[in-house]
Amino acid sequence: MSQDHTRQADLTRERLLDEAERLFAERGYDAVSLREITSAADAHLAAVNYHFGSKENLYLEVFRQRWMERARKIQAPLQELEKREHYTPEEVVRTLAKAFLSGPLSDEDRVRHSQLISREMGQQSKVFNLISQETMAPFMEMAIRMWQRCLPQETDPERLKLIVLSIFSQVLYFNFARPVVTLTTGREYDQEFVDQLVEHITQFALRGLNGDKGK
Amino acid sequence: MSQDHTRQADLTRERLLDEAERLFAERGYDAVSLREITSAADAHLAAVNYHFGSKENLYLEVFRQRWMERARKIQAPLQELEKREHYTPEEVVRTLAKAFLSGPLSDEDRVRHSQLISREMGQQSKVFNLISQETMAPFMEMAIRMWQRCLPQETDPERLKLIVLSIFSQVLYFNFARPVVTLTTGREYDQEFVDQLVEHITQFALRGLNGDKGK
DNA sequence: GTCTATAGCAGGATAGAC
DNA sequence: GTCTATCCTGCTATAGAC
Repeated sequence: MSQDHTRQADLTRERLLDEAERLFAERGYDAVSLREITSAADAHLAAVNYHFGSKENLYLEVFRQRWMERARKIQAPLQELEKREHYTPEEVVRTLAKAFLSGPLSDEDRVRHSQLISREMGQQSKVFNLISQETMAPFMEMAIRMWQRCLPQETDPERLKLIVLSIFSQVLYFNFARPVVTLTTGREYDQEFVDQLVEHITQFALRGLNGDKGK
Repeated sequence: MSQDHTRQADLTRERLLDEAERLFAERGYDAVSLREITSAADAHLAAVNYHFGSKENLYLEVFRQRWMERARKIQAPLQELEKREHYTPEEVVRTLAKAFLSGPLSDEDRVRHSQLISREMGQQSKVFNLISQETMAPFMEMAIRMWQRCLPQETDPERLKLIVLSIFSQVLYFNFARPVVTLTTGREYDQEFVDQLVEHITQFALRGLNGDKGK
């Protein structure tokens, strides 16, 4: 009996997280009210304070329990690749681009993921500190480590860092600034276009990586 | 006498625009109250409604009278270049990167410019429609036109569009996601680092542009 | 024209009924 | 444990005093 209650409470908690995430992603923290979230989640107004203590903490939990979980899914393909004995720089770049643009997430999740993080990247905040330490920094280190292992010659780590940032900027932008991309190219985000984007970013970055071959 | 009043009113109007822009850029539309804006601008609470009619319209005017003006300044170097009889793809890319990252604006203005637009690029809004029609689309067309004129061979306009978007994503990101960049590279945004960024983006994009030479 | 004072409402949080 | 009813603060917008 008390188990049923617990289960019910857990479900409400999950629905609150889902709806909060969707609304925060679409319109940002301040534009969304608790009344909106609770009624979307079919819960009573006090539910947020009951389950999460405060609006701010609900926001933090959205990142801790939804965003970071998805970040792990995005990183998984690259971790798999790292376990292999051999891989090429091209495989690293393509795996990275693919993971963000057509990877394991649903399209909705992908957009939400980008929207949430791009709202936080502008200045240091609680969420920013959490994410950058636990997710972004390790991921960047992994990418750099992998290239250093498979690039034909020793490459300046400073340069590799800038290249990783450039790649990140592109995957973020192509996910998040879809209105601009659609307006410029006249293309919708169907499978064909996303594949083209992955290929574009891959080739673009790969040339950047190999660029100093001749020097 | 009435001229003095007019001048005084104009000054208040300008101060309101300045402070509103700063605050909107830092924290977004919904997080900023009219009380905050008017007291920062040393005006009375009713001043916003008197001068601009509503908070929303003040926001729109920030874009119309501040953001777009700066966008013109950023575009100027590229327009100058276009008037010349000859220029190289490298000059186009470097001028573009420089205009955004170390161009005619002050550093503060540059950050504000990126923060304001990145808050609007996620979804279609009044501001987005204004900006994309009046500023972004013409600028993109100019860049593509210039490359098509100076690149050694005819290049697929579809590909050029993606390249412009990739360059935009990087200049936006390196201006706007400074916390991430600083955390990753350990570098502050001093003159030396900004010059390095311009060079990085230039080389990166140039290789992307020339990439299909051999094909 | 300028600004004070306030209307009218929506926000987050919580006390206390069930 | 759950949720209603309510508190109080802070919001935008405006009427009307000067």
